[in-house]
Amino acid sequence: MQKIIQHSDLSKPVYDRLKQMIEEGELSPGQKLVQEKLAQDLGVSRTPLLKALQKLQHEMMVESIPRRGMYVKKVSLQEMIDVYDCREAIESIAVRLTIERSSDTDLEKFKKVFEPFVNASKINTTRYRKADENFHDMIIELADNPVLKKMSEVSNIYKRVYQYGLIRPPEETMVEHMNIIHAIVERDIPAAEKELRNHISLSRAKLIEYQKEKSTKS
Amino acid sequence: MQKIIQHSDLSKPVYDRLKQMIEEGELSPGQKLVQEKLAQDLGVSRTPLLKALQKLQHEMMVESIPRRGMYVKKVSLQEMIDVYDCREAIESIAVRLTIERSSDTDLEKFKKVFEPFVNASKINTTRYRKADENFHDMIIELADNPVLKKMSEVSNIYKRVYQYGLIRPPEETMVEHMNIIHAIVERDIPAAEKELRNHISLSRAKLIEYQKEKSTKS
DNA sequence: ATTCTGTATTTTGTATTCAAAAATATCATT
DNA sequence: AATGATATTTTTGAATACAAAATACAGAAT
Repeated sequence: MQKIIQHSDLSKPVYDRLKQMIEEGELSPGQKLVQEKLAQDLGVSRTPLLKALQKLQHEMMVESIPRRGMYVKKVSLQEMIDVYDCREAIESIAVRLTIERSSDTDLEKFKKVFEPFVNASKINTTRYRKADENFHDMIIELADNPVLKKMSEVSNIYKRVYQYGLIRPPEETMVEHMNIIHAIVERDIPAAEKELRNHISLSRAKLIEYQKEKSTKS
Repeated sequence: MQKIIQHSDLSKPVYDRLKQMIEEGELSPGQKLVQEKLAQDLGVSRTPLLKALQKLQHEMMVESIPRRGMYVKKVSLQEMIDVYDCREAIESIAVRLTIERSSDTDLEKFKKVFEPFVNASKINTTRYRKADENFHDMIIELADNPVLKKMSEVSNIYKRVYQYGLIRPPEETMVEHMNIIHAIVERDIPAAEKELRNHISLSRAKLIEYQKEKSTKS
């Protein structure tokens, strides 16, 4: 029996594809998205394309200037810092809810995420990046709060922080991740919150550092 | 000279009107939104209506079941509690940013919001509710963080908490508001954060109380 | 009377069409 | 050659058209 994938909503695969294209730089920041052309490229009409673009606009991946057009959002260093402020807020609550609401077996899953890197001599940054994303997504998911989930979708742009490369080397963040995970598994809410806030604010501090470098250089 | 309001985007006024209709109960929770009918009532075609509905969907004001239709979101007590968890996260960061980034004159504006109620013998709940909304919106606005602003739009549904009536009487929350404002004006970040967290978590606690009452009653 | 089934109607999701605005190209004038 | 006015093309935003799915309904079978 063949599994028939029904797309009751064409905008969904279009959305997924566009998101991928933006994340992978196939569509570059600032680029204008000409609707008719893009729709043709993706093999759909403008209607489902527009629906997908509106979702991306909501997630701050694209920008719309009325009567002008839609553009791939340029993410400035300042906005990246803004995202990190939000993530600290969102994820520190999320980790609390996660611990409160999850089973031991669910919490154990966190250990698995960074396992491939614990004894690795050389860490593959792409894989590590994915694990990092996965880790943060898990916290949001297990928090089991639909409003929080929606909010975190807004800061999806954070996934584009890597346009600046990894902010800090895995060797540095790995320890922090392990500390957070330890606190989660031990169900130590204050410790988990503290470690997570620390982790995020160290990255934010690094971004602020870059920002200062940039401004003094020019 | 007459002021001509240009709508370069028809979905904007449609969005505003729909939001109002939902907030004021003109469209009731769970109600199906038949597109053709609604579009006719609002005097537009389905295209701008759909755009507005999609925005409202992102803000969790309406729900979409593919191939079935759009419905006014029912907000359960649990979801209201979820919103309060998010608001505590969002607004405590927001108040920090507000203090960091605002001028004295901007901060002074907070005093004005609850001024009409300081010596009032009997507080008009509708007006107080508006002031409360206004107060929280101001914190988000002055925080001057576009990502945070977008996120707080998601929890717009919180404005519908009043479907359960005011959670706590003005006499109780008024003091808390004054404490927060005092800390803000004094630029005391830790105090402002603490007071705000306290204020929100007391309301959340009240909601949890209601939830327990409800479950024991049935 | 109640459940089942096939048909008609409604409604959604997508494509297409159309008008108006914006961008671009063309041409004249200096 | 540079500037500015005008015409042309492109593109957006809104309306409409259309196909497919969901729903409502009527009549048949139990």
